Amino acid sequence: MPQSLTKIKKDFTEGLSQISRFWGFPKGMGAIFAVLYLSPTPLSLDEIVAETGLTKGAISTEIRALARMGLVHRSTKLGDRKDYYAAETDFYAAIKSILKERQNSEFDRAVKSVKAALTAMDENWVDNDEWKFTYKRVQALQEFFEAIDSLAKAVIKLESLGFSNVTKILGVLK
Amino acid sequence: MPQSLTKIKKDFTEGLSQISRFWGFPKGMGAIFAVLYLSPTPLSLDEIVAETGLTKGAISTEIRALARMGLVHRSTKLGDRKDYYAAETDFYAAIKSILKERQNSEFDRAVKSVKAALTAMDENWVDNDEWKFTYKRVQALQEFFEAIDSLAKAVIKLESLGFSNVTKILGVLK
DNA sequence: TATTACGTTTAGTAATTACTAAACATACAA
DNA sequence: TTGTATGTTTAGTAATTACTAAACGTAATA
Repeated sequence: MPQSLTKIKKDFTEGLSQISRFWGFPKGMGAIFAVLYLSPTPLSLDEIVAETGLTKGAISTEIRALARMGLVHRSTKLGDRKDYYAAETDFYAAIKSILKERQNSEFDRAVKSVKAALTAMDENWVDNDEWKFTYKRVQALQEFFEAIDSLAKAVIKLESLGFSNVTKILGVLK
Repeated sequence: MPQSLTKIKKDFTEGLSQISRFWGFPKGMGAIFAVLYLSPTPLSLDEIVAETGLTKGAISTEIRALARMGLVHRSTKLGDRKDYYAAETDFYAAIKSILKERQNSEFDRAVKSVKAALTAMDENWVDNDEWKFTYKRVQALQEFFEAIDSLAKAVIKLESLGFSNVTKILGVLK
């Protein structure tokens, strides 16, 4: 008694929804991606409504976020005014795209505020132990962020982040 | 007119709070870590209450999460029944610890559900195009997750993930 | 110009999450 | 044993976030 494709798709979609939530995105976002990812052809907004049960409004805003991250692509058909959406299937490309997006994010602003704390201290140095201690700690964190940042930038620069590169990294880490 | 240390600490704490939120943790968690990180000595619960303005209850639960991730350490003093908390200052160690924690998480369960979808399809194969298409897609995602997972595992295995290793990785990616 | 077929925005609601205040548990001290 | 100093749990509230329903804008078509 074979499990129906419908059931499998549903389970898969639920799985991605949870993964989405885990990363702090709405679970609906994961569901939208899953539906597109399992569709052989690009889907229109209304088709996504039908598949996910979400409303047009929600999908409209969330799919824009997905597009900004490079996880879905919007296309049109000649003589059809609907938009059609397809999932990005090259996940390595998606990672690059997400990392790029990250650069202008709230996160980066916060990271910069650590850097700012450091320069603020530089500019009006007070020579006591507490001051020195604080400085060192802030500096250490800043350096850590910088390391992470150069990693991210290195990944962005790769033309392709395929399995070969991942394998290389694994090799070095041995 | 030098910026006071208090002001700098406050800014720093706010920065970490935002970073914490960005990663889907409560902002209070970032604040707690920041306060501990900038303290030369371990702090008691009540001292953290004083510094952050949060209540004991909140701190109690959130600091447990931080400890589970290896971002703070609990200690005691002889003849003093308070607990004292200090921030982990080796961020690379913290990353390892967080990755380990992740292994048993909700995330991992979700990832496994993708693998499960795959085996479910294996076990009662239907030989038509839609089925094949779906199988391929699910399989591709599963392989991607596996690549990520081996990376994570490789990092966990390193005795130390210092700057040298990061530099090595950067070298390979050139 | 009016109508239709779409996507977007908006205002409000539901659901979730972070947090508080206070009761509780525990261990030590008197 | 009672009281006191601690950390934890719980029940409820505040704040945030995800989502809906419906109004809106716009461009193509009649």
